[in-house]
Amino acid sequence: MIAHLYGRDVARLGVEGSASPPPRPASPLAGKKRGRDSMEAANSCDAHSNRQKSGATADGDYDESLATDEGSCRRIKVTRVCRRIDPSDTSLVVKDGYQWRKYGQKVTRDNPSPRAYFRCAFAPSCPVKKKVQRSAEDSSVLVATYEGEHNHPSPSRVGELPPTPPPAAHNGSLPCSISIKSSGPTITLDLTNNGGIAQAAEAEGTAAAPDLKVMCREVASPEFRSALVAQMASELTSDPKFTDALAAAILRKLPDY
DNA sequence: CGACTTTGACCGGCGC
DNA sequence: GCGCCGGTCAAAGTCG
Repeated sequence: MIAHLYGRDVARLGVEGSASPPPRPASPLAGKKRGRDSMEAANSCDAHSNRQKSGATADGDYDESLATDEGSCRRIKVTRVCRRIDPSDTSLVVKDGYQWRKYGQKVTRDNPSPRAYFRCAFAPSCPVKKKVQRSAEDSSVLVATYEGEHNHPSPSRVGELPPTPPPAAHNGSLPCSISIKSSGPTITLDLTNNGGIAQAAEAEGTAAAPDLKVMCREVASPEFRSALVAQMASELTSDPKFTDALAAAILRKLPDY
């Protein structure tokens, strides 16, 4: 609503010179995208990175580089989250506690299923965008890509969600990704593969070829480690098998009564 | 009646 | 220079 009206109003201002208010701009230059530039500096970069990515990821794998362009776009945080859903569920909805407004849907070349585009509807100025698309490999997996960071708290801090900034980390049956930003590049660990074996998934800011040195430096950073520990602790403690095993181990160490 | 979703058209960038 | 493609806009439609 809010973001929607914002864009519409800007467009109106942009065509104020036109003689009549046609349902569609009479001339293509009437400027649908007028006024988008200001809020869109980041997006054009997304398009670039996405195109680069699409060329390389026809299989829709998660570990492909999500690099944004060097320079002006490097500070945009990109987080990818996978959720397993009911294959019969056609709604491209990933619940993460935030309110999203859908502003577009598109069928992309590398994936027959449509991609939905969402903006954060909770705060008009929130720059976060979300793209949701089914995995090309497994239609029961939704891949949500978050771009940017919320500049407001989560509207619903209750219940199922992880409270930490990358929205939606482990709500689905695929326990998911962790994303940390420190001074620019983002590294995401995708924990979805092989039962939790961490895998360096993406290194932002390193174009098509991930820079392993940068990745290693990020992984070694204290903030990354603490977040990783928190994430893993959360994952492990929520696993009944783990808690059982932990309880058994503790009991073994206790003296018998 | 307002809020939200759908959907066709448009734009800009990139590759050839 | 042209065409392709992803991303976005905004009118129309739908829902509560």
